[in-house]
Amino acid sequence: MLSKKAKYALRALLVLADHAGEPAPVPISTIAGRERISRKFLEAILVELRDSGLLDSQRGRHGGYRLARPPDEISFAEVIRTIDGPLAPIACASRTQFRPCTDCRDVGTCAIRWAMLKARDALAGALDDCSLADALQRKGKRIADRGIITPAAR
Amino acid sequence: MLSKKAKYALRALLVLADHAGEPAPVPISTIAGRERISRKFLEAILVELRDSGLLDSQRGRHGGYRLARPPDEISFAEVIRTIDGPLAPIACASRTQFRPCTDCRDVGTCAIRWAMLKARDALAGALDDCSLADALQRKGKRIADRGIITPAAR
DNA sequence: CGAAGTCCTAGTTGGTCAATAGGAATTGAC
DNA sequence: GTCAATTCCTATTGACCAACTAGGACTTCG
Repeated sequence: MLSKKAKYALRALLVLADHAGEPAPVPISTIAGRERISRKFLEAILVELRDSGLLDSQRGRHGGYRLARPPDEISFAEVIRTIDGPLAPIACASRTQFRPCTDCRDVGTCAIRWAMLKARDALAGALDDCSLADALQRKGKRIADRGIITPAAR
Repeated sequence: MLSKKAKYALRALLVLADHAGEPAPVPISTIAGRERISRKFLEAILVELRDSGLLDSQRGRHGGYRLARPPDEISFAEVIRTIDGPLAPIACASRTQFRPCTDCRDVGTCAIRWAMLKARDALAGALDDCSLADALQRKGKRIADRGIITPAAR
């Protein structure tokens, strides 16, 4: 599950990606206003993104935030990982933050872990392949929707 | 994230898959004992699985549970969906339980939704393709581990 | 009838999410 | 040097939910 926090983070980063290359940093209130996010809450999120090296900040008057790297070098996967933690559905299937699960007999042969590794790799593959620049390019374009799956269709 | 509940459900179903085809149903206490799961908690889980049509139950003496379908016709995706809900990271990207998000300007062109649809499809693809029978076959076999990703490697 | 089982309704407890509050520190403009 | 705009820091709150726990009603077979 994507938390609201991570979603706000992505929205904020997309705004910043829109301003990438400009000399002046973007203040929190601008982002909060444009994306209708609580200013104080957004503040905490941006600090987290800065601490993890995704953003640079500038204090004082005319201060604000800017991307620390160009938009095509920041993936959705990285953003979600820094805010929500590992992408893997379960800690023992994470490749970035592996931790064995206590209730499992043998980590090396556990069938559930095997399936979750498959899931993690699929998910990470999709999200690693998706940068802020990609998303920006899509802005305004209609999603080629393959439709929903109705209960009847199953 | 996979909840403990869903993990227990998978473990329990694998035990039942192991007994598939046998005439006698398997009682909760057998599963709870073998998988070291709290009996009462497991009870609630099995009822949920039964209500969703994955299990059949038999009451009274010599009662218990059995799979409602053969193990190769029950996917990990289906189990996780019934216990934890939609696989999509966000409701507006679910194909089985679509719900538009309130804070999004245009559901048809939202960049975040676009990325989350990609993520959902990747995840669902992996988990739909993974049945109880598949997992059972893997039992005891070592996972071909592609290793963890260290911070240094990024 | 009684033992072995499922079924049903309610708690409880601890933790996490999503904010909110209040102010300290920094910077540029005048 | 002061003021206003900004980031930075710490703490707290309320709601919700995951993960159990408790107690007993009901059903079936020997």
